[in-house]
Amino acid sequence: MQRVPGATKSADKSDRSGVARKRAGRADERIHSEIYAAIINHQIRPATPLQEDALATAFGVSRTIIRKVLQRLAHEKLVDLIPNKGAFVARPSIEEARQVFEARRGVECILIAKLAATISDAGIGRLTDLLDAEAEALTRNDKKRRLQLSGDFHLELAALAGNAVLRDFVQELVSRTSLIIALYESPGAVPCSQSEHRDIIDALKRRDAKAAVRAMEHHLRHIEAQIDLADQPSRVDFAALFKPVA
Amino acid sequence: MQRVPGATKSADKSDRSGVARKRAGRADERIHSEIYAAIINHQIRPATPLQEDALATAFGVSRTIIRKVLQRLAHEKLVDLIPNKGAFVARPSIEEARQVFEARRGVECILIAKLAATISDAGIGRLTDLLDAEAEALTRNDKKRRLQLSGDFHLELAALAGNAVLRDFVQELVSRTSLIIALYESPGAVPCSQSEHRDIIDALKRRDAKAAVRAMEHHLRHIEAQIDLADQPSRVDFAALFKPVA
DNA sequence: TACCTCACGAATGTATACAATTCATACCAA
DNA sequence: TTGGTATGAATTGTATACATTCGTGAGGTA
Repeated sequence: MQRVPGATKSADKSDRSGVARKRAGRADERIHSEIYAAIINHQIRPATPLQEDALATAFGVSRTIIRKVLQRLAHEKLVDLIPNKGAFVARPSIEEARQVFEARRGVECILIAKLAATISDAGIGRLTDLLDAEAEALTRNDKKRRLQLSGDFHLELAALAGNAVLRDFVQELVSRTSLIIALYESPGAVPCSQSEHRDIIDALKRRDAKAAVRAMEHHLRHIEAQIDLADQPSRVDFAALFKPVA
Repeated sequence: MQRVPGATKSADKSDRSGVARKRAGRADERIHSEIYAAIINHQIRPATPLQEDALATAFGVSRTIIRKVLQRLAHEKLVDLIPNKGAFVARPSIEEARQVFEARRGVECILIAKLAATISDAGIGRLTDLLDAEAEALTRNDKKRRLQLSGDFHLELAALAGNAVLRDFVQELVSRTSLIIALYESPGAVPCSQSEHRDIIDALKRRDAKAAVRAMEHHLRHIEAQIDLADQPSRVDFAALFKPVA
């Protein structure tokens, strides 16, 4: 069984004695964002076991810290914590995926409606910058970066709306979506919709709330449609299990 | 300084040797719900320090468990975790309170719209039961129970909508609202709106989505209006501090 | 071969020991 | 008094030791 991926940290603590050693505290913060990023960027697949000891030695801390990080990731629904079994990268079910998308449609449409009424030109500029970066990643065919920037676009939308509560919700939903894509993305999926992000910005520029909501709704439904709606294939290879008696 | 409230558990572990000793596991679950309930029910005021050692001995477990519980409560925004200082019952700011209410209006209106289209008669029955219980608590003038049931009503609405993601969001928002009420409730607040819950149910009965959303929006705005919008009063008694030179 | 049992290894769950930080108090000096 | 510093208790942060659980596989029996 694949144990735990990379995290190629030098495990000995001696390298913390560097000149500007940052002070030991907050190490959990750093470890959390590293694992978080690794999950979001599909560097660790769903259902991968996250073993405490392995992570502890990899990051040069004790299991105490790792457990804290895993608990947080579990609360963020990126990790499943199974009692006495361990932590695993979450494997959202089809039903859960549907609910996440439904929630996104609801919450992000609220946000976009508010934004259409309140967004500043500076805000639109920020969104446009992200769109440009996305376009550039598209020409370079940099899939990882596109996924990243696509998420950032929605995050920035949520941040601009000026409601930290809803922004946090969107952050959770976007990261969970990333897991869903890792699990269910159909092989021949059309690269999603850079033009749809542009449609959203255009509607915001015109301060056209109705159109903005329509564009967002369409965009999210499009993403959802790209997902394989069928039940996930059982990963048991029955053919191999029940070999015909030769 | 008030240390830590009640939790009048016998602190020695010997009482776990009872006949049917339930098996030690999951103690954190129980402790979490006890503290959670104590915060929601206003048995512990905002800003109250939650000392690890005191809680540990009170509940007869080690600080390890308590820390886990506190981290979870912090993630649920009911507790502030200040590094090297400790855990305190959260004291949401006015701005945060506004954002929580805005989020509630958004999320719960989505849910009620969905419910109007999908709710079963059994679902309406569940809501009616809660309403009756609320009415009964009203006649008994049982304020604590009314607050509890009022929250349960919104929780049940969210649960009936069949989206676990949105239900969890509402659960978080409702519990945060409870903290906000503890902090900012104006003294002469009109007991909120049992009739408004009835209006919502009535609209659902008629499967009238528009009316249901209107009723919910009105209800939530009404609750928010009961809150003291002004900045929280400084708790420093200047009059007492600067006594006129007699 | 099929099946049951038991024991061992590996990983998680919990408690405790130790380190680091903060706050308050006391003490001293200007 | 006012300010600064140092000392010490109290509390949180982290690591480690110990307990418990679960899966696996060897070994035995029918």
